[in-house]
Amino acid sequence: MSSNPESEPATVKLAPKAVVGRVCLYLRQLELLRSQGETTISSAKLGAPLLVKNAQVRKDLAYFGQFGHPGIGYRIDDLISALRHVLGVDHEWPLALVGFGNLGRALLGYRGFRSRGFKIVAIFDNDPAKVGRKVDRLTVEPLGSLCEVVRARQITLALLCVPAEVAQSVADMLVAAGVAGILNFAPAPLRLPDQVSLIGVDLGAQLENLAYKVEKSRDSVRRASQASSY
Amino acid sequence: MSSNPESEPATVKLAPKAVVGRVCLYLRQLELLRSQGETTISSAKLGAPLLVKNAQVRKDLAYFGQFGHPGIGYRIDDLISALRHVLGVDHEWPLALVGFGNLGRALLGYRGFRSRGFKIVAIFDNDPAKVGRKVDRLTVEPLGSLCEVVRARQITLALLCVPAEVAQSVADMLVAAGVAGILNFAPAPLRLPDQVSLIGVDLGAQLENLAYKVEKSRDSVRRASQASSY
DNA sequence: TAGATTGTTAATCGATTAACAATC
DNA sequence: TAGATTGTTAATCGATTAACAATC
Repeated sequence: MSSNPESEPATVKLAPKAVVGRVCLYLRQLELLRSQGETTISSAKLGAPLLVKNAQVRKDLAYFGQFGHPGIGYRIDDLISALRHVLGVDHEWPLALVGFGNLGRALLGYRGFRSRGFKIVAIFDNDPAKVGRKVDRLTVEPLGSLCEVVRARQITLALLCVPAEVAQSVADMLVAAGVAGILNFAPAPLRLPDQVSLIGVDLGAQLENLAYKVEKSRDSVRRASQASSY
Repeated sequence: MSSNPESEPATVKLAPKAVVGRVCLYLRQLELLRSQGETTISSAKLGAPLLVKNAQVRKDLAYFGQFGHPGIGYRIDDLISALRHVLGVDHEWPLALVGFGNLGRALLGYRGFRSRGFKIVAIFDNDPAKVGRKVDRLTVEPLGSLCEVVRARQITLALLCVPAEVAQSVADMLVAAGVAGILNFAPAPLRLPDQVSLIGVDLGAQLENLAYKVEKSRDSVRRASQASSY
């Protein structure tokens, strides 16, 4: 029985997805600025290269606390530390890579993960031709070992890059093994229990989005030239 | 000089990004339903597996026209054709793959692209060890040939998977060559002219988003158990 | 002090949801 | 006809922007 005075949900109010997405970008930009020797930055200058307005930068940051100094701006070192903590990237995350096809191999070599504390510590695949192969100090293991290995290595996050047809069943195995979050690259909608976090990365859908934008901007050019030929 | 009566912008009103994103998902779901032998579907049943409410499905579709039949629902065949046209995936799109590292190789083999009419027709890389290699009926070409090849093969879209440091300069080359859209996998914010469409896919940022969700849901569990132990 | 810049409030804008007459 | 379901309107909800007192 909960002792909450009102029937308040147990979930902490998550910052809106859009805010978190932008904060990731700010963090990257701040690291770039620091590498260039800057020590402080204003909301306007931080947002400009990302096409984000100064008021929005301040509001996004204010969501998580007071980090700025009126008249000065933000101290870059302090803000980086604070945002890393907020995003949960101030410590290492052990990852499982599930599905060792082309995409899996690419993710294994992706530098953007390592630099954020994400470390692949296990690779799984069911193809007998792949199981047992050694890559990067790791050995490809069969899905049968998934549950055991995930627990032993305290893996909390998984990169799911298996074919769409088996995505749901493999995701169910990951959930049963106790992972806390899944980054799904398979173009299939997954159903997971509420306590497991899920983000889908659908590359085909991204490309469709791009095609739509291009198609539309062509339409507008067409329309504009018609209009001007009256 | 424009003949527009008022100083209306020439750009056609784009459907909100969120709408287009969902429509891509509807299309995929519809194709799945068709493959299962269904012929009509209601907004409620179409949205359910995607966790989208019936009213939202109808509103999203209504953005592009009237496709439904009161009392019946939507005819799947007709709706698929209509949405393909709307999204611009009712014809083939020739693509350039720029940067042939791990990620580039994975994208080359990605089946989700081909099935949507996206066809990689050129591969570029500046590494002398890669230039000249033959893969999948294509030859890896140097960036120096980019402009010429893009024009000759009428390439409109590019997959940019080069290192972040050179992403902007390679993007500038693509723009100069006349591509209409870029799907950027490099973790760097790009500046492009307005008439070129851009979508960024930042895998590191996605994983950060996931880490944040996990971190937050842990907090809420922690808080809930504290609350219940009073 | 004067200039710069914050955090926050109020105003605007846009997106989602509920409700319902119209239709098959 | 009765039941199902649409497209659309009005109500709600949430996110962005502008403005400004407070602060260095």
